[in-house]
Amino acid sequence: MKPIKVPPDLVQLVYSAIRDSICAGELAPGERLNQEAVAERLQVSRQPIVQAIVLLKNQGFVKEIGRRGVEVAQPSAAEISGFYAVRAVLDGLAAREAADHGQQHARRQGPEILQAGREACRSGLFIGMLQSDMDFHQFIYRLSANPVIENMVAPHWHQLRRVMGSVLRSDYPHARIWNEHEAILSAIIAGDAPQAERLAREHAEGAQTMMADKLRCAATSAEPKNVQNG
Amino acid sequence: MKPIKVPPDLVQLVYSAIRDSICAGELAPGERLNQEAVAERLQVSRQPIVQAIVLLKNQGFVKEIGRRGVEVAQPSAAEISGFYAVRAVLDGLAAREAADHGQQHARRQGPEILQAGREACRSGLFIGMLQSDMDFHQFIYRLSANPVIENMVAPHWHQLRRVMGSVLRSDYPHARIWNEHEAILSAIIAGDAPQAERLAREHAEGAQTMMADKLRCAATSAEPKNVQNG
DNA sequence: ACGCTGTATCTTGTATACAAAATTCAGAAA
DNA sequence: TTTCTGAATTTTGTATACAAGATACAGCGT
Repeated sequence: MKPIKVPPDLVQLVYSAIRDSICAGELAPGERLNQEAVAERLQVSRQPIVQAIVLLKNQGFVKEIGRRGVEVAQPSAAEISGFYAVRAVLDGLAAREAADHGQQHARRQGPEILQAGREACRSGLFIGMLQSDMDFHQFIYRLSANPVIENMVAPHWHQLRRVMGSVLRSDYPHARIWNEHEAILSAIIAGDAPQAERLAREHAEGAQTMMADKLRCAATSAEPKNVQNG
Repeated sequence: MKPIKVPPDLVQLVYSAIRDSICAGELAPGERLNQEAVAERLQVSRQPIVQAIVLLKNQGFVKEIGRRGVEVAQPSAAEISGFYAVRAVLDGLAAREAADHGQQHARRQGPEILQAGREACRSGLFIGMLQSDMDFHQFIYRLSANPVIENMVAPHWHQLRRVMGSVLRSDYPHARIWNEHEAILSAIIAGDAPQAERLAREHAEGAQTMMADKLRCAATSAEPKNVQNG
């Protein structure tokens, strides 16, 4: 018999709930997070909320405002750009390591993920496209057999999900994205580590460029409201 | 007038205290962390301890053991290697961005840091060498103007400090290290981004290789005790 | 003596309590 | 009417309380 999995504790559940609310835009940037109110909504005491907030603060989803608790953070343009830059090199690393010693798994399970991605794009549901995009990259992280990469980028994917959801819901270039995914997977299966790294990195840098364009465009067309930190 | 800095709260102090105890080896891997005992030692209630533990768990310094709280984690060889691999690409990124738009600051403040490092090595105190090593790399992170990099690697530096302290206290190749640091700084000052990236990356990869050798050597010569997770 | 079982003790996770700091707002003064 | 002041109310950070699960151990049977 295997040790049974303990059900995730309240702190974890509260953390996910708040984080997802932020990423879904239900909690707007700049909005103050009232512990009692959250506790009320989630039907738990303030204790797990406080603990979850420690994590959310550490990962940049909320930020302190003096001695008045925390508010939902607004990632600055520099931070968003920074996320992508970091993701680019880490995705590159993951792809390289995957090509070095994950070829078998890549060949067996990769095509299925590609197909699911293309399906999701045909379905036209943005949320589904984003999910399969994340699935693909998580798959590469797993292939890399480097346990550190996924842990490091996981929170950032949520941040990106948040930003992408609000910025490029309209024109998400799925065709290009999944062609690039396919190329990355091919390089991994072929065991061509330098090529896999280069492609994965350029893939993320492409996303970075597109996001930067979008943001610049949005910034010039309309000043955002409710923003304390530019 | 500027907003005055609020003194760091108990959670932060407790977090640092426990983390430093772990990195200094006062708390051995596998040792169970008793909340009440820690609270007693630090003269606070259990509450800040619990919150600090959430963070420590998230950053891999401690790990859960079923429903019996947490124990000090033992980074596996794969994780240690993973730290270095991640650091290599992130250091590369930081150096590249620093060369792109941090030349002025690098020229002004860099030499001082190099000198301090050489001094520390002459003094022969291991702790000082390690500190100035960390200082140099933090300097590069700051130069990069990418706020994400430093946040991401900060916990890892503590992990590395821990590992390095226990593994290569004896022969720390300071001469080579600071020559490489100097070369990296030169490339940044010259604004040669690709070169800066390559050098920084190779610098970290060199450290990774050395660490891997040491670990393999240590593993064959003597089985470690007190280790639950290999 | 050895192993099993049930109970006492300890430890954790969560809830509640409380004091200090921040915010709000009514009322006084200009 | 507007602005300032200070007391009432919120809200937070930390401490204490409590219930459920984990550990230790004594007492029983073999």
